Amino acid sequence: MFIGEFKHTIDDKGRVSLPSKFRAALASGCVVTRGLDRCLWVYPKDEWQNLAEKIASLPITQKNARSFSRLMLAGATDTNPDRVGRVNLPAYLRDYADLKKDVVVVGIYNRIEIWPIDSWQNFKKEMEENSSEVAENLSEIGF
Amino acid sequence: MFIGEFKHTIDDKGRVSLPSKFRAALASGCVVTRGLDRCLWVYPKDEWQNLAEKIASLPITQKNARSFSRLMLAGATDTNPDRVGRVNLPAYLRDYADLKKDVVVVGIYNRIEIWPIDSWQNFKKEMEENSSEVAENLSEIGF
DNA sequence: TTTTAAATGTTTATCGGTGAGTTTAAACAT
DNA sequence: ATGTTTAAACTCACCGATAAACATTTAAAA
Repeated sequence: MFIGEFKHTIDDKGRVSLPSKFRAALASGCVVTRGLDRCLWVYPKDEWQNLAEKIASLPITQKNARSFSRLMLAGATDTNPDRVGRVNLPAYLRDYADLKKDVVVVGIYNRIEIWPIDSWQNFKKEMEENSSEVAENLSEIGF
Repeated sequence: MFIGEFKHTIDDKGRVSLPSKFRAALASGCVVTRGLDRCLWVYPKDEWQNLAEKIASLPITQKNARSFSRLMLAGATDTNPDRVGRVNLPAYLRDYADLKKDVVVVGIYNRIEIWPIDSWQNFKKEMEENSSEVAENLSEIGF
């Protein structure tokens, strides 16, 4: 599905064009929301549905669950790309991820992530340096 | 169902207009009640029914259960949005959540929350800072 | 060099939110 | 029981924001 790393820009109306390779999968609608690690996540409609239901079924009596629901669900906005493949990013989402003009759009199989270019560089650098340890930890959660 | 974050205002008659995307689901009636974390919760009639039954079935012998029932059920008021999508918020509910003029209306899938704008900002800030830990903890409850 | 596609910029029109005004109903007092 | 006052609910209309449509420029491919 979505793979790769692309440099894009946000225009002064808050629109970002998504890679043309990704557009077919988003044509029938997509949902943008706050992601973890201060980036935005973009899901195709059907993928989103699964995730949203999973989140919504968390117990409202747990504080963590409420917080997470608010992060992901209250942060979500469903939109349709315009006919040249751009999606609108509401101000509150741009604020959350600190997105200015230059951004990086990356494909992570079933979701797309949008990062500010500089924090993406930092993230990559850090990850490359620690990749071995990161990988070791994965075995603990059954990879 | 309900997702997104919207800035709205309460007029001098104590009415708040709900986002137009939400209206269809509330047209046949809704229930407003005290929510956890000092905000108001708005449920569509049928969703409310599920919740109310669940609460009502709690053991009356448990003090916490009685308190929670009183918070949620005694505070509830069912109303119908007017034809431009506004609902009346009784004074005691506005007091509970400390709602003045500027509020934020958020969609959390099967419920709607109404927050004072400033406490929503605070909540978000705190949550964004701790999002990783919050997310890690969710795995403990099977997410 | 020509043609096509993608990216960027601009305009326009529709929709949604808010405020104000009007009517209806309810409560109280005469 | 009737009249008066108050408050709640509904309707209308304006203004602003947002997003869809259009147009132009740039880049890439044939």
